[in-house]
Amino acid sequence: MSQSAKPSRTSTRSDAPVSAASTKAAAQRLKMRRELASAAMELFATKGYEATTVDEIAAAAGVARRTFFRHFRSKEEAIFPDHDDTLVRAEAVLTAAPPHEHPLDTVCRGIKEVMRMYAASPALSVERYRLTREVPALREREIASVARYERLFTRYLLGHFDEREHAGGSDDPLLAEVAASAVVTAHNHVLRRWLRAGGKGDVEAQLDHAFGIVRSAFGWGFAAGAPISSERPAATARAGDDVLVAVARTDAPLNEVMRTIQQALKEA
Amino acid sequence: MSQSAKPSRTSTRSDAPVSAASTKAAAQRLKMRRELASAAMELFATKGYEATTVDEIAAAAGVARRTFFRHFRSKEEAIFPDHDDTLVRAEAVLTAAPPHEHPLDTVCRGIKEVMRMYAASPALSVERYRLTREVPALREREIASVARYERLFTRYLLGHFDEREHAGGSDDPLLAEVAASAVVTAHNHVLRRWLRAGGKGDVEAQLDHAFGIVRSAFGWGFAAGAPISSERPAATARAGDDVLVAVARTDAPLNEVMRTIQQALKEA
DNA sequence: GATCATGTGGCACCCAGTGCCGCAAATTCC
DNA sequence: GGAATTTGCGGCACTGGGTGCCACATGATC
Repeated sequence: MSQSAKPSRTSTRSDAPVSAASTKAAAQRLKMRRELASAAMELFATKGYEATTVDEIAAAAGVARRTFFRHFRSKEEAIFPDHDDTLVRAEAVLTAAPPHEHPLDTVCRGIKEVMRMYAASPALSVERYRLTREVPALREREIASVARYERLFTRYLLGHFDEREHAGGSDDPLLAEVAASAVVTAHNHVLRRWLRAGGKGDVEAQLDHAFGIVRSAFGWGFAAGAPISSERPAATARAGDDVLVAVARTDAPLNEVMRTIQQALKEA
Repeated sequence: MSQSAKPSRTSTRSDAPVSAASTKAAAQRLKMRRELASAAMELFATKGYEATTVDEIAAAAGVARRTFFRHFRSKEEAIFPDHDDTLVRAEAVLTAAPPHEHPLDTVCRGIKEVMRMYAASPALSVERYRLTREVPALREREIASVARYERLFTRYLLGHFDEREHAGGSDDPLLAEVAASAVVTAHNHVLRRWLRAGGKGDVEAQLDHAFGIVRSAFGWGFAAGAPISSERPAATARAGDDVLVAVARTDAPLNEVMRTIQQALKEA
């Protein structure tokens, strides 16, 4: 009716994550959230995702249907309860990055937070993976979640390119987006392979290896240096254990190209 | 029609796309689909996506609510009515690719089908872009659509890598996925920039330019050659107009590295 | 002890999406 | 040409996700 007096009752899911994080109430809230997520996964695993209603989840957790939706924005969120927090943590990694670190390495560390989130509970992740493969809605949901990380990384790279090798070219936004997508794709690939294998093995090591592959197929072995220019017409970088990559302007003096390569080989 | 028994009343959205494609009935069906999509966009644009009910769309098109769902699987599909067809066309591009074409170039031509789909009606695409930016559900929907193209391309690349430069290394699946993602990301970037600019300008040219950028930042200038190995420890490729990229094993004889680079420079 | 905030249960409600039935027009078969 | 069959549509009824609102209980605050 009249919105005259009371904003008192208006806030749904107000500012739970912020402030007063260590209150007893917040702990209760977290516990309830875990309870619900656990009950949901249990039911999804046994009778399928679509065949499980929110009523049943709530009942299994001993609460009312309405309470479920106070803790999860949707039924889907109950199966991916950690993406929001992980996104925040990934962002924290970016903002706390040491100033000398290459942005692409920072981003790699950022996505590692996601990997760790999955690796923290392999059995759960594997079961969830099984569900996402056969329920289109969940698949799309996960794709959307991953896209959020990718956007975060793209923004970060875009804001940290100019300070370094890139001269702020008009193609920077494109490169930032492609680079972010490459990192995220490598992560997804390793993650899915690990999940298909049942969650066994050292994912983080596999992830680092994949980053190495991408780094060598991609061009950012040249990361630490300045751009190729008339003043610095040649540069080299390692791309894996056995391969050296050299980049040079075609008008570079040949002896300088040689010198650069020899220098790099000597350090090998 | 082989099956003697009758599933007569059971098929919803049965096999519309297949067979009998040029029937008068199929034309009617297509017309109705366009009618509904048009009515939907009209309403979405004027009163917003979420504020528009399927009832209203159907009423605006002069049909019943139930009919809407006979033509679209969901309310969201009415705003992206062409993705299904475009996916089929993109797949057709892949399967009809000339055998000598590099798979990555094929994939670039494949995603161009998507770009053309948007470019075919700029005003509509721009308006739809405006909606997708402010309605989360539509944004996720579009992301999911794009992911379908990416999966298609990944599969294609994976199946066409071994025949060429790659020796079927265990990292091929990763590289295929990253490459597909790079192409798709470049497409998305150019598309969004074009949409933000109001749909003015030659998108296809911009897309080709972006492919060039990705191609040079990425490594597939080495595409035409064989892999770096003990037998062929050094290789070069052009990366843009002024830059030459050389790759060599660290145990490569230095004179051979030199010879390879000199050869490439001579051809420049 | 009164006050206020917060979490919860319990409704009523909206709307997307589905199954089913009946009907009418179109198509096919005899 | 007329009967049988198919096909598309209207019109239900129903399920289930998600929201708004109110009442109530608990717990913290002054």
